[in-house]
Amino acid sequence: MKNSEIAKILYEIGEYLEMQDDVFKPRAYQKAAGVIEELSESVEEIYKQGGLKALEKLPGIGVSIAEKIEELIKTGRIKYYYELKKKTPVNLSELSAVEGLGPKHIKKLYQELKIKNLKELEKAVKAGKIRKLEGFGEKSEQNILKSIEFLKRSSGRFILGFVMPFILDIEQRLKNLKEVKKIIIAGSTRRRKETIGDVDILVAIDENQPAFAKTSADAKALADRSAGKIMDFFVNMPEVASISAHGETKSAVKLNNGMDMDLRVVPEKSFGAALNYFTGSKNHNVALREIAIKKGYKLNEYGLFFAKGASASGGKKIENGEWKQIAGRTEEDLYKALGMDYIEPEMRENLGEIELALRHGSGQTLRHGSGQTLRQAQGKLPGLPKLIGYSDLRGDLQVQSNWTDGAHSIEEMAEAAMRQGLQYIAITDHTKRLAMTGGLDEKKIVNQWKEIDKLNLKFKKQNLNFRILKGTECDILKNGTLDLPDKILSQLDIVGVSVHSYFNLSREDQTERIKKAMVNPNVDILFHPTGRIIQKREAYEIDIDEIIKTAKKTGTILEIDAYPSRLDLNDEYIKKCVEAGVKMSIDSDAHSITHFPYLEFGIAQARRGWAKKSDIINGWPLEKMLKLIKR
DNA sequence: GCCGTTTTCGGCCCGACTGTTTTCAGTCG
Repeated sequence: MKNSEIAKILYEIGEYLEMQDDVFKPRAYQKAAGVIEELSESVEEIYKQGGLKALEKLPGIGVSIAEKIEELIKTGRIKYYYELKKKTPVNLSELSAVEGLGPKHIKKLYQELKIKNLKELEKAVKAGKIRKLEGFGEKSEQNILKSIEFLKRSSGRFILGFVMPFILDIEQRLKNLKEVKKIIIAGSTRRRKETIGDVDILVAIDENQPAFAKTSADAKALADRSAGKIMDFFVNMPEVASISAHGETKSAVKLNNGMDMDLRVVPEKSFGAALNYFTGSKNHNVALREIAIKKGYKLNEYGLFFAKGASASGGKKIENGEWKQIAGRTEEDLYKALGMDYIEPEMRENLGEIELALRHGSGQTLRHGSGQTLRQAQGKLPGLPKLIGYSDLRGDLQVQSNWTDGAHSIEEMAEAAMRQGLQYIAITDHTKRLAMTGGLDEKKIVNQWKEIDKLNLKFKKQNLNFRILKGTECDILKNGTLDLPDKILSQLDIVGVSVHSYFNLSREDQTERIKKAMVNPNVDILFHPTGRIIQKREAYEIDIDEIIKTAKKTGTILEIDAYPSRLDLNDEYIKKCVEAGVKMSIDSDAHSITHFPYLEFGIAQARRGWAKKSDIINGWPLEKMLKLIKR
């Protein structure tokens, strides 16, 4: 049973409990569900290895929830869940996807109108039945209808790399307003998640404006007015389809493309705290607030506060006390005041980064190859890793040209790569097995070398510090052999291999097939190792730990394919490679001169996987990079 | 239901906005 399936049931138990009056039980179930959802190890595996006791060691999971997980793994169901469901037998995930509809309203709708799913809800809305219920009105009826229509139309999440230009365009228009002092796109966009559900924009305004204000009350009035202007501009943008909130400090809209966008305006003195709050993740924020409480502070989006006249009282609530801001103008001062090192946004998932930040390490690297899990190793970890930077790449080791399915010539691709600031690329066209792309056979690839030699000579004469490497994206055939003979592969600078067929082999067969390719001494890199296409195709079944082990043993590089819908390896697997000391490359998989900027999203994914520059071979200059590969 | 650098009992993250209310519950992030 997958972690996500276990988490879903626990979430639903939480929602059912929310229909009752208890406030804290639901929170406990939701917390446990969240922990399981984010866990990289399989819960079922943890249970099989260590039983109930091992489950109870997970944060947020105690005796009672551990027993329920055990019941679920053993019998495939939880009795408690079915008892709750019997009381309110509705399609929870369907109904709670409707915006503005929470557990309390869902319960009411069932009790009064026997509404169990989206279809019945839509029917009741259209019949005008909802408005008569206590707690509902005409307005809520309209909102429900609108939300149902959007649900039907949109898939909900967006691939970050593809919507980024659109987001940056809106950011630029807001930035042009004179009332906007600072602006940052926060939320999952800033954490560079592979897909985003909505966009959180944060704006700082000048709370003083001394040139105009005579008193502080005047200053506030002025600030409020400038906030209002920004809000008015925001909700009136041409791409806004509907407005769900329009206040003084917060507005929220839905755009034509189905994307939700929130805008928050805060005074400059709170910008750091607000930025931290709206960057998330939620789990990271909750953990920070708990640390604040232990220190006798209060943390919210306006700052970190200390109760005047009170001693640090272990988180006791201060009644009618006066709170004094001690940090929050910047994120840096906020983390510092909490006794932590600054944490990069891409790491903020509460997956161990907080413990490292509290430890005040020297920034030294993780010890490699010890085979211990991160949690076991933490006692010895010096602190947060220094992540690879956004301008640290020197080369790109997967680029296709119009020799196969690329849109541009080798020369055009090289020129685009130079404009991207790179010093080398490998041309890695497909091989003959991929007939639809016009894959290269032994003859064609030898011809390609002549063109590459010619171009390299030309660049040299022009005194350009740039080199094109001879490469391939060689197909791994069903039985694990390769689509080009070794005598060709051995003459190439970079041999990448990848799977493009037989995606549905059994886990064992697929793993063996890929391992067989990796042990070939001519093979340097395994391209897009899991084969997933986000929102289109699941990864094929492989034993990733076995692949990583083989990579370690053979010195094979695992790729982080930066193409926005691939991002393969994903963040979780990158983290495993870092822990295992397996080297990776970040490649654009460019099929066009416009694709090189996608490298940014590969770097982002690497950072989410805690990778350092030293973990990524094409972070190095050409000569050193060539020494890092097998041959 | 979970948890513990005061605690095995008594807390539990926090604030904005909306809609339906006459002071607040529900929802969201």
